[in-house]
Amino acid sequence: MPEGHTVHRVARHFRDEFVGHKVTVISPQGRFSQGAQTLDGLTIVDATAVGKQLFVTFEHGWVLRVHLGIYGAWTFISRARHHSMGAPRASREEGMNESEVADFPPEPVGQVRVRIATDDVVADLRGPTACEVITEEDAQAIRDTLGPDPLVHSPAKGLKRFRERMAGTKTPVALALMNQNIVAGIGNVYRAEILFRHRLDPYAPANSLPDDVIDALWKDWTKLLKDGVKTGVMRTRSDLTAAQRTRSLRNPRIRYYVYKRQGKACRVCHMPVAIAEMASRKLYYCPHCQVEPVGRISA
DNA sequence: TCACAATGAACAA
DNA sequence: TGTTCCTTGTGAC
Repeated sequence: MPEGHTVHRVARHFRDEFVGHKVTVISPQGRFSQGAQTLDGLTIVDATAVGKQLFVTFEHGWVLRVHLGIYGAWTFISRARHHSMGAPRASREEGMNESEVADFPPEPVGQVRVRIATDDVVADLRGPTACEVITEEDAQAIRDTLGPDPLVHSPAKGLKRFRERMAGTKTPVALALMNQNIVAGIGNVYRAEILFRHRLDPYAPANSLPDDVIDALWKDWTKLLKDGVKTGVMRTRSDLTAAQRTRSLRNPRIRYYVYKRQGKACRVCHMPVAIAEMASRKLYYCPHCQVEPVGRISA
């Protein structure tokens, strides 16, 4: 699933391959037929990401807003390449052989909500939580509501907004980091990993964190996001050698401190990593490294 | 074959 | 807090 880094990569891909091109837009699945009709034949003028939201701007002021949710994914197919961005689609990413790519454009496979195509490239969208045509004004309203994104807002402005919104809630920091209106782009993986990197108790109220911790969180998220956009991979460990770090691009097993590592030895203290349910999402953390020595009274 | 998980969020109550 | 939606791959039978 697609956390913020993925959506920024998708936006960049749209800028590289689609901006300035007149495109055909169809909905093979049929669930976006009306929107497709509105956009079909128009030229794409821009594509940007804010957090997990993708905004593809067409001429005449129409904006295609896409949110991948948990399952959504874009598949890009050109005459030369084929790759996916979004929820894991392992077998697909490796799939295509030359003869299939040579057959261009290919028949849509599965539930393709929308296909956007130039003469050379096809973008297929499957399983999004949101896919709608809105006006530029609507898009701006959404951007204003969202928390700061380090790749959209300046460091000063982003941090200011992050500070304000964290100070405004006593919700557990683990929930606050997932709240897209407090900070945009962090999902369940980055959330768990960032909390560990700062040895923070997931249950600590957001507004109880000292200023220097808030600042460090923002700086760290900025750094992690940039690396994620560059590599396409959520690499969150700072205790690896350069060689291991490179290996972690391909090997998810060594990629994280705590995410999906419940019961395994903490990379730092070797005590078992814990898992908990928070707002019906899984929360991974190390009780020994992250929770106050006195311990938290579990509900 | 089938239940279920998965990097998410809107909505009702 | 609980329910619902979206899609696909996996792993248990």
